[in-house]
Amino acid sequence: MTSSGVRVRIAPSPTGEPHVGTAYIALFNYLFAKKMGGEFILRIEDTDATRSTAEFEQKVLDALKWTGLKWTEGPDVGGPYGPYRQSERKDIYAPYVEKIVAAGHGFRCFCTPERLTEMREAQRAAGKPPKYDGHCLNLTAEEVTSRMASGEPSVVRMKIPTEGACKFVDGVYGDVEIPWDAVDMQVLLKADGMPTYHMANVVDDHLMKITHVARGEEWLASVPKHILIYQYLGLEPPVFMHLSLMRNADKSKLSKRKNPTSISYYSALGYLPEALMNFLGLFFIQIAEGEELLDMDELTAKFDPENLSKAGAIFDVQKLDWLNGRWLREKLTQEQFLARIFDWASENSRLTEGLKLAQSRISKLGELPQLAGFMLASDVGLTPASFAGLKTQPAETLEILQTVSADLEKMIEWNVESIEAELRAISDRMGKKLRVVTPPLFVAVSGSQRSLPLFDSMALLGRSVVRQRLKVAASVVASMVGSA
RNA sequence: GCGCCCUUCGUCUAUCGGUUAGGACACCAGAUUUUCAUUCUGGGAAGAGGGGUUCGACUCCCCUAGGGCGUGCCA
Repeated sequence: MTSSGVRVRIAPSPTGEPHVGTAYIALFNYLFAKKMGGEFILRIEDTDATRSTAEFEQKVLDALKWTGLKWTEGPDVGGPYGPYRQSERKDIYAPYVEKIVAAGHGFRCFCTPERLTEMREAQRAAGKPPKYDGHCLNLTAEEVTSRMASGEPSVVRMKIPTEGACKFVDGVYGDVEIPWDAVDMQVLLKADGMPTYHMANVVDDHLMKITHVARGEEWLASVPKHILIYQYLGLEPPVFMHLSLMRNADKSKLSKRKNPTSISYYSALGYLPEALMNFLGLFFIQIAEGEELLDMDELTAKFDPENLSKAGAIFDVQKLDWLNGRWLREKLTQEQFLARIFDWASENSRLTEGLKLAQSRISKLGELPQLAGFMLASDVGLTPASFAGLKTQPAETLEILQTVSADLEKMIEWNVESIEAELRAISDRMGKKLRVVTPPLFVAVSGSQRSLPLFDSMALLGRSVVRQRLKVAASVVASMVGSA
C-alpha cells in the first residue's frame, strides 16, 4: 500500500508525562509520511527499566491518540515488524551486540558507576572533556571470561576511531562533520542486559525498515555513534533529520519547570487537538503572508521538508490561544461546539467525579459552579486576597507550596492514595501538622478555602494542572512575602 | 572547558545583493456591537556589535558578543 517506501517513526519513552515535544516530533514525522506517501509508525522506547512504567506508556498512547495523528503500526495496533515495545525485543538485540563484540568493535567493561563518576569529575576538574578512559579496553579474553563467570557486572561499550571525523549529511543541517575524538565509547549493552537507546534504536530502525529518522536536535551529536553502529553491523543508515527544539521564554529547551509541557495539560485546559497541531505545525511551515489557521491537510500541503529552520522557536502560548479561539469560533458548528464541550468535561471523568465529591457539602445545586467549577477552570484566578484568610503567614505558605511542588515531582504514581501518603510524609518532614500544610494547597488548587476534598481533586485534575496551579500560587504568595 | 549549532519587531517569521525591510501573535488607539468578546480600521515596534568583499549588503566572508544543544549503564 505504500508506494514510496518511506517509513518514519515516533519513538517516545514512557518515563514521564507525555510531552508536547513528543507531539511536535510526532507531527513532523506524520506530515513527512503524509507528504511522501509513506508510513508513520509508533515504537515505545522503554529500555530504561528503572524509569519506564506501564502507567506512563498508557498516557503517552492516550495523548498521542488525542492529537489525532494516526500510526499504522504500533504496540496497540500491531504490525509486521513487531513487537513495537523495546522491552519485549530484548532477545532480538543480543546477537547484534554479539556481532559487534566478536568483530572486535566492542568490548566488555567492568568499571563501576562510582569509578566512572570519579573519572569524569577528575577530567572535568582538569579542564578536559569527560570521556571513557579505556580502562577495560585491553582486557584479555580469559580475564573477561573469568570475571563474567564470577558474576561481576559488566556492560558492552563500542570502540571509536582514534582519528579523523565522522561526516554525514543531515536533512536539516546539511553537511556535518564531527571529529571522532569528540565521541565517547558509548555503552551499548547495560549491566541489566537491556540495550541502550543507541543500540536498540539502530537495530529497530533497521528491522522496522525506517528510512528517515526525524528527531530533536539534541540527538545530533549522537549521530556518529549511530553511523558507526550501522557500519559495524554492515547496515545502511537511514536519512537523519534533526529538528530545532521548542524553547521556554528564556530560550532554553522547553521544560516543565518553566512551562506546562504535558499534552494532558493542554487537553485539560480545553485546547482542541486540531489547534495544538495547527500551532505546532507552524514551527515547520513558514507563512510569509496569509492564513495561518490550517487543518492537517492544509498543513501537509504547505509542509516542505527542504525548507526547515535550525533556530529553536519559543513556545508562544498567546499565539496558541489565538489559534485555539479561532478553531473554536470558526471551524466548529454549534452542534460540534457543544459536543466538544461535553467530551472535554467528561475527559477522565473529571466532571462527574468532581460533582460526586460535591454532594456531601452542598445545600443548593446552584452552588455547584462555585464548589466544583475549579475542576474545569483553566485559571482559578488566584490573587493575594485568595491567601489572606490563611492561618499561615505568606512566608510559611510559600515554603509549603514550594516544598510540595518539588516533592510532587518525585512521585511516580499519581492517585488519591499516593497523593495522601506523599502529603503526610511531607508534613512529617516539615515538622508540621497535615492540617497546616493542606489549607494553602486547597487555595492554590481550587482558588478557595471552601472546596472539594483536596487529595481527590488533585488526583482528578492531574499532575500537570496541579503543577501549574501550585506554580501560579507560589508566585502570587511570593509577591506577598516581598510586600509584607 | 571542549564539540556542534543558532542570531530580522517583545514573540513566530518573509527577504535567497538593490524593498519606504513585508505578514502574523501580542500591545495601543479608533469604529461596529445593549455590555463583553468577536469583527473592521489605524499605530508604535526589528536586521546583536565590529571588520571586510562589493557600485551597493539583513542577505557573502571573518572576528567578537549573546544564546542553545551535547558531553550518562537517560532517552
